[in-house]
Amino acid sequence: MKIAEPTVGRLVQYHRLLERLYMEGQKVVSSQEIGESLAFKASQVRKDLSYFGEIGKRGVGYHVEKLYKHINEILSSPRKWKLGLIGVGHLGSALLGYGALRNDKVEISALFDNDKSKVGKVFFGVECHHIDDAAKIICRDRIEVVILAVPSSAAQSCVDSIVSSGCVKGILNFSPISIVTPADVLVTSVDISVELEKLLFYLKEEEKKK
Amino acid sequence: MKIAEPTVGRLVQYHRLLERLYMEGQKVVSSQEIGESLAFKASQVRKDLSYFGEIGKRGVGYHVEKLYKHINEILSSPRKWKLGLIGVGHLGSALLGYGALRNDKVEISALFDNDKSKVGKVFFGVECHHIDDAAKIICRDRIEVVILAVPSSAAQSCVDSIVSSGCVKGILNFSPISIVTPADVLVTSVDISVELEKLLFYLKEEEKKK
DNA sequence: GTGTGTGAAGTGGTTCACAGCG
DNA sequence: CGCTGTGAACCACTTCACACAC
Repeated sequence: MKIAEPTVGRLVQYHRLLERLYMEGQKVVSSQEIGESLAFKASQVRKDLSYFGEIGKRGVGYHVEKLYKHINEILSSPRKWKLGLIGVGHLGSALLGYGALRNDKVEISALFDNDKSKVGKVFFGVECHHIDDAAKIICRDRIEVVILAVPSSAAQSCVDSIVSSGCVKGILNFSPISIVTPADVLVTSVDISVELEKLLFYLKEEEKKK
Repeated sequence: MKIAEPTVGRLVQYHRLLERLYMEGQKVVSSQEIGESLAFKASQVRKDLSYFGEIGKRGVGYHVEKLYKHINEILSSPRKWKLGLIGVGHLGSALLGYGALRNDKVEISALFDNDKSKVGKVFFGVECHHIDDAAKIICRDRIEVVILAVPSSAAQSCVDSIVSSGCVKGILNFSPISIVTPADVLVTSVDISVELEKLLFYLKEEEKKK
């Protein structure tokens, strides 16, 4: 069955919450309680969880450990994904140092940058290569996922060269531009300036109301 | 009229594209062409643009300069927003150095961190204060928008203290946790690890298909 | 009684299809 | 004739409401 994107996003959040509840020793949790913690409707939580079979107990709630492990299974990876990070500037190094990538599902195997002063250096234990060698190294090291943190002017040409390697299956794009890829390469984009602009737009709208 | 969130996001992207086309000297553009550049359907582009009156010419397309200035107007701010950034770690400093905040709609006025070794120092021309002084300084400097780039364990208490100042109208949250705020404080969240997990989930699904 | 699971209804956003204007 | 503007159809996701299991 196809699981909708918003549902997957919420599953990740349930997973996080349950991990915490589990650590705290809580045994049982209701859809109501999950909803309040994460600002979702209880009915939404139940619907999301029901996609994967009857996991809760009527009149009781969900068993924290069981549900945690269940969602863990749903989100689990067949193996550790090898990641490449292109662009070791401010944002790229932030991502490197950031918790999001210190995760047992992924492993950063290589860095790439066009700045020759960075090439050959090691950042957070990972070596930086020149961007021109990206396709070659991605193939050699069996890298399947690429995080793109380069300026918009460089984004598309980076994409073209790594896609040409034929090894890349997914791209997490942080460049403020929409990139084009063959249909078999999945792309998720995080556009920070769009998010900021959206917030500012609605702030302005709020102000106009008054 | 209420403009839907996805529409606002696309407007920001139209704006960027038109700026480029305008610089390049292109005079006219069709919904078709905009759609191809940004990977949206032409009908979607036309619907989005039609919310703001008849701005295109039938049989011709949209006048680049006119449309650019029109969208500029829609997205314009009543004034420069003053921003505070909480959390001058990897991600926070990346955001500081990053282009998204070098924008004539916003101005970073203050930084906050709980690390005493950072307090009193200046980063990218902006002084860092202790987080405990945040509410006070936010009021004093009339800061209305706060960017939150702290670990999830600290997020909610930061939110509570800055919201208590009564001056904050919007929060751009980068912490991997959902925060609760009074209804009159707008929140936009960018959850990098959720985005990564979503990508990995769909990569796994793709693999299962084969 | 309590809280889940779920069909059905509702809501919001996208896409179609074509009338209408340049 | 070409491309926009737009009501209507469509689709996807959310919420409701209640039967059902504990």
